[in-house]
Amino acid sequence: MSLEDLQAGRCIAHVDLDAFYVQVELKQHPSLIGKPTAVVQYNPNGDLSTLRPDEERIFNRSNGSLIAVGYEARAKGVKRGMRGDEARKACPDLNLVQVPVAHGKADLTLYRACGKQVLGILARLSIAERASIDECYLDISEEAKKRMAACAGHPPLPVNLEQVHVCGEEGEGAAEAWWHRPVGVWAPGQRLLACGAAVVAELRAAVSRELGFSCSAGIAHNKILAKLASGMHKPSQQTVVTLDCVPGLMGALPIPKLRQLGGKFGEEVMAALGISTVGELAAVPLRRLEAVCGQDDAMWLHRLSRGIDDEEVKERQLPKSISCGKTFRGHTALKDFPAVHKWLGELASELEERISADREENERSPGLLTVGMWGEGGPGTSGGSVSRSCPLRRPESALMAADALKLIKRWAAERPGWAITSLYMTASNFSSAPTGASTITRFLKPRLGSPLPATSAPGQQQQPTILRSPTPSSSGQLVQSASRHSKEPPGPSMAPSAAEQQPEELSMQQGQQALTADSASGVLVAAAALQQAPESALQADVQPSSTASVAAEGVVSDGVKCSNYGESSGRNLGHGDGAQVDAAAVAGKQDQAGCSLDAPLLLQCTEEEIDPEVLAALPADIQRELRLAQMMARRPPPTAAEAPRGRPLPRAKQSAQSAKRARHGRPGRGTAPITDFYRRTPG
DNA sequence: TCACGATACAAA
DNA sequence: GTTTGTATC
Ligand SMILES: Nc1ccn([C@H]2C[C@H](O)[C@@H](COP(=O)(O)OP(=O)(O)OP(=O)(O)O)O2)c(=O)n1
Ligand SMILES: [Mg+2]
Repeated sequence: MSLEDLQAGRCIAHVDLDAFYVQVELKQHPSLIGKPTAVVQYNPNGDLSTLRPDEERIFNRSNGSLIAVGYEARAKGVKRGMRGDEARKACPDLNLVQVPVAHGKADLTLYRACGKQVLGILARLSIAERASIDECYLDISEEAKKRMAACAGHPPLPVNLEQVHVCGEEGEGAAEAWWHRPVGVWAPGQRLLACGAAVVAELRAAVSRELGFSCSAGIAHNKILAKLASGMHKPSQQTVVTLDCVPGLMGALPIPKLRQLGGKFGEEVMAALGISTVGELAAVPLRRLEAVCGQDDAMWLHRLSRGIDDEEVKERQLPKSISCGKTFRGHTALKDFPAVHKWLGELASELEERISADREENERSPGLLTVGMWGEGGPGTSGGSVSRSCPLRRPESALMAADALKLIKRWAAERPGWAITSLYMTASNFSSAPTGASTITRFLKPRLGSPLPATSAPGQQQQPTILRSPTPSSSGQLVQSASRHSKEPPGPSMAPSAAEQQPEELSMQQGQQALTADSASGVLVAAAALQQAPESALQADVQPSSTASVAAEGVVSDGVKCSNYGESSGRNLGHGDGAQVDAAAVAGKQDQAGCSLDAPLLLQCTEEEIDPEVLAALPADIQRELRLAQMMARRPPPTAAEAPRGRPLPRAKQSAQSAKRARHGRPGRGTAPITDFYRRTPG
């Protein structure tokens, strides 16, 4: 692939709905169409009464925070994040629609559903990556190339041309004139983007016609520029950013305007280099960038400052996790267990509803439950955040809430005067939850509940769970990697990870009391899991030693006893900041492995769960696969590797890694000669 | 190179 | 304020 291909070979679109929640609410409340409107979220605190999506929710005197602002209100200076009172000062006739409320918290179901409808249309011609509830990226290179091949050098005019802009060609009729340029002056990349713009104009028209939503879009050769472009003309417009307009566009652009540079990393880079614009960044020699941040980040910045970005559009329309949370600020902070349990119950029941609906729609189910919180200790104790994960076998609210309460109790136990300021629960690690009758899962004892009746879900191919692991899923929604969680059978999943990574306040969990409790509960739950007992791991409690002793007699999997499960449970043995691997912990891990810890997903179906007669009756290759899988499950864990730590440098959280994976070229190759990059065109 | 859990950061 | 994705160690 040539350099031209890398920099100008793709056509990427970023599509962003205009004032999305407001548009959704205008559909619900047509009387507000054309009027200044915003969507507010107020914290109902103790009030559990609901506000349904289909009822009237106009509360013009609300003092809640604005989370979406319509364009009429923006024109009056109303901004996101304002409170109702402040917003009315700027716009006295502002209409406010309250977000639906269920389980005593904001309920975003309506917006998720609308976002999904939009994505369904936008993904008709290409792969699509859901970037947020109202944004996506499309890689329309192939569709654009088709049209380019058919256009005889003259890219087709987009529909709704008055909504179309070309960066650097400002003014009335400028876009049309650009399209009508003579054949000879078009660069190939420009034709590609022009054809892509015609595609995007049609997609936007379809969204408008079929759903009544307006959106804006950017069309460029990569994600970063497409995202930048989509924000250039709003609402209900689209903008093409060609390669040649990059210097003029980005030279004076503030660094924080670029995706991934809007936070601490961007701040640190600007401070370290004493710069503030992308043009200044492009003038910094690569060596100096490397001295200021890591080599990968330096290269990523170097290329980005020239408008180069190879990150691919991922094919993924579904969220990878489902989470819900709630904050309890100031005097509403939770200070007793009944209150905590009540809210965990509310969160868990919302989670259950959403997991259930997601399973019906998408034929998948989550394998990992994470519960977390932010809190403040009493006087003399520390606060901070804590989270713990465990296998999620049966997503039932009572179980999940009970699981979650264990974390809170442990955390609170040594913090007299504790107060919780936020709680959240997340379900993740999805895998397919087949509904058909023709899969191998018929032969297994039920784990996730009884199979659903066979129904088809358009666009989401399914594979029998047990056969899935070597095959990539069609659009990245299902886990492809080895295991959905490592605690299989589930252990005391609230146990600490490597103690040296934990804040001081968690260190008690290394102590004898926690160890004993963990050990007992690990056995307890291991036994329960093999019998499909309802517990999930977080339920392992510190109290019922009698129950534990019942199980202690010998939970065996593959002939390996799991009774010391708790001794290593939750420790991070793989690597880390010089974590010491002690022999006992390794032994414990191997025991867990014997219980199929670290097993690829397909191995979660251990022989214990398959009727031996049925196993014998299975096709030979399936039998082989199962046995191979179990063998791999017994691999010992890797030993810890010391990783020397350098001095702290600014670190990008994401993008440099993406760039690395995309295998871009080396410094100097493919980048324009340099310090005067932004002088090619006056900025 | 991977896997994993807990955490941090960035964004809508 | 309520989410979601992706990074590090
Ligand atoms: N901090 C934020 C930002 C956004 N949103 C929600 C409400 C928005 O309507 C939706 C989309 O976010 P955008 O940033 O795309 O903003 P809008 O779509 O509202 O406006 P724009 O027309 O600028 O895209 O996500 C939110 O809940 N909290
Ligand atoms: Mg938007």
